Amino acid sequence: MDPKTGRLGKAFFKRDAVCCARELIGAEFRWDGCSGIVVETEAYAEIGDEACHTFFRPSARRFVEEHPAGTAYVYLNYGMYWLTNVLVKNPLNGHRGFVLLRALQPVHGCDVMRERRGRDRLTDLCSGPGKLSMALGITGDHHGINLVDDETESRGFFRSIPSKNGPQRGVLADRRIGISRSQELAWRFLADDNAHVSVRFGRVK
DNA sequence: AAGAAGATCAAT
DNA sequence: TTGATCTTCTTG
Repeated sequence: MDPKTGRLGKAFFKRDAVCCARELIGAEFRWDGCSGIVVETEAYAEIGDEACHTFFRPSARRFVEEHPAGTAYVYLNYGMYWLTNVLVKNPLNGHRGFVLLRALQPVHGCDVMRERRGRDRLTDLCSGPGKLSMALGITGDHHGINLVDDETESRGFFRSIPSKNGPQRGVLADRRIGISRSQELAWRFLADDNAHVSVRFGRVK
């Protein structure tokens, strides 16, 4: 983290997906003129996780191979919605994977996001991975973009929010949403009692 | 060439 | 609960 700007650098994503996913809760994600507090994420691991794209998509394995930690992995789901991930790579133990951004509590650019979403209520803007990408205007055009550049004009990046109460608390772990394999892994992370999450804790089918 | 599955969402 | 919608990958 850059102490001056609070921006999370490449080092943050040179760790295991579960750590990154858990610790992103409470950080701010900025994209163009919009931003929000990350309130829900999921971790996916290249190895030992059958729900990860690397398990059944050669193209995903190639992506992991060819890009550095902190790169955006954006793909179209169900033919309709773009989902936004961050590539993580731990050079120490060889672990690689993704963090799926699932929900934000909107902070900046709410009116732009309302327009893009066609919804008024704040809780309808970014309360799901497809909604979040739509609200921010993230599409397949941004697949492969770097989210940890130090350049000031970079389009998207994370900022840690200084908390006077010490490390982030109230982060719950739950099973991931919408997957059919490796369902037993509790790799979804969400802010406790936050109105902007996609699915409440414990409501997973 | 054709089929199936899929990290979703909104309307019914 | 269902329909919309399309890319990637597998099979024939």
